[in-house]
Amino acid sequence: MRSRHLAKLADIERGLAARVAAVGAAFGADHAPLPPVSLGPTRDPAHGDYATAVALAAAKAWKRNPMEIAEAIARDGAKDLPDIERLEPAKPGFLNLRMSPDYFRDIVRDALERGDDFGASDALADYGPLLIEFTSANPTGPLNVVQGRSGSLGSTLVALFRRSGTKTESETYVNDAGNQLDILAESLYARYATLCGVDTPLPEEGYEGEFLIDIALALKQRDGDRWLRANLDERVKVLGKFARDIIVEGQRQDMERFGVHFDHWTSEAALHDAGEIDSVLKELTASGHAYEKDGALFLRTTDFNDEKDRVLRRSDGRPTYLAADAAYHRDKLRRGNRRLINVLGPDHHGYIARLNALVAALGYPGSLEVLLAQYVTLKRGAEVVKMSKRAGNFVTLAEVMDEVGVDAARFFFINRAPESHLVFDLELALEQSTKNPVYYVQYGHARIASILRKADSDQHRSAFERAGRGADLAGLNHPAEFALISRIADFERTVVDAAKARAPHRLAEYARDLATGFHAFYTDCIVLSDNPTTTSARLSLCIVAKTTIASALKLLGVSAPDQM
RNA sequence: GCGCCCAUAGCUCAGUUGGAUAGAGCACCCGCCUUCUAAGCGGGUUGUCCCGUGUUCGAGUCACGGUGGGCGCGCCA
Repeated sequence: MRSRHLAKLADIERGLAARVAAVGAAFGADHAPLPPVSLGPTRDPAHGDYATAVALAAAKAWKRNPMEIAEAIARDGAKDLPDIERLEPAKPGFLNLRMSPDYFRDIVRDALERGDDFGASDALADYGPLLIEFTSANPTGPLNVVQGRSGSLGSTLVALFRRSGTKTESETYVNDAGNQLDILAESLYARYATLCGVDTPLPEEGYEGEFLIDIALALKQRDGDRWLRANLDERVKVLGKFARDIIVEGQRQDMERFGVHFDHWTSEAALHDAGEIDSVLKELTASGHAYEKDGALFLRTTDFNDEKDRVLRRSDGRPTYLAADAAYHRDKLRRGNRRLINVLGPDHHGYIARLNALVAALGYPGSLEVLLAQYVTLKRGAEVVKMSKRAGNFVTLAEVMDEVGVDAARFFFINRAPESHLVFDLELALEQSTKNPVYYVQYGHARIASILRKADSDQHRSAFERAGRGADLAGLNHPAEFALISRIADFERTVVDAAKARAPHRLAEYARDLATGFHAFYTDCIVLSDNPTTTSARLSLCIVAKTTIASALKLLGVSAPDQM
């Protein structure tokens, strides 16, 4: 199950590999290793459609002139190599391939036949089951922009793996245990008590965000002023849970609106309640990876390349965050996931070594991979927006969605490599919204939709109907048509490569490139004309271009409108 | 002090794991709408790829040493 032309390319690679072997033997270099032949797209169309540097690689191993090798490989030209129009050596030792028109036409046929499935493959089917955890948050306020970034990153990664055949699930972890939740409860209490007429200052390190006032109002409405008289323990417990539930629900709604859906929401508190923490600490002690010292329980992470051992249970008996993570990661692995990917915030990179050591100690070495979603600097024009969650003056993901829209926000976040810092200028995103790259891609889709609407008329209906079957693909001859097809052909490879490299931004780049191909085709080639064969052929191309743009946008979590 | 990330055009950023004259968008200049959406297309201008050394046929990419910026180094999460 993959694009037909990729199978053809693999055949060509095998054919070329045989020639490489023959040339190697002729050069008396058959004892030296044969370099693998891998065809890649050319940067410059003047070089052809695909190229390989195999002769350059062979030159190294064989100690021969690379150009001499390339010429020997290309001596018989395209003989016995299907779909190739021209095979020629070039400058330092490249082999350039020019594909035949039928090769491109067949890509359109393949895409027509596969419909929405075009670009899907089982290339990474052996990779799973895979669980990707991202945007795990403290339930202490609305989601911020970094969480938006990790949300778009994680969800697109999930989509890319699924499209590549990997069994993949998405998950987020709610840090609803520990003292930040206690601080949240007491912050809520201060707001609540003040509303009830008893002026109460926020606690030290309390959360100043206005969202807590709304929650306090809801609490007062439900329970009146009874919590003014409750004892501290019960108050913290009940108010903490009250705030937690509302905030988590708000985060869930933000994520859904942002096009991010989690298959699992795992609660840290639930792991505590189920006794999972005690259980995992026992397991780690029994396996010899944890030991007592100074009244505390340590995990011997230094056995697995950490710089020092880490505390699991404090000397006062309370478990650390790492202990909860031990229970949590054991749970994720016991569910049958062979690989785990965690997308963490940028301030957590000091935690990576310890997490890797942890899963190794649990008996699953190498099963975890941690990705970092880097910082987002928010700007309004030249001014940098300073943000602090405690101070409550941060810009939320919801506000960004309100301001620039879901599509623009998602595209903007995904448009850059995860590990590079991102500057998000809200003013620019607003002022230049019509020049935002996301509109450029969507506009391409809308233009095609418009053509297809017009094609469904008395004048063109028969051509439209033939186009759906790919009846007139021989009518494709224009360079702009082949250039567009060539980009469509790259879809599956781009998806697989982006998943392998954990680089969803490549898909955004691809979508822009694909749209460029269409816009150029649109300018050069009139689709609906009085020539029924050309009309039908170009409509076929429009249909697959539209499907491909829509598929790419869907993977990015961006809508593909039929009208703009 | 130790560790991780980053440094590419005026700005924001790509650069597909070492390949052909280093690319895109924005900005700026010049052209293109009597036929399917001009939110578009074509052309032009812009580089000490932070610096240095090394590895080799070949380095923005790899190694080592620096410089500058961000972050982390807790019995916090």
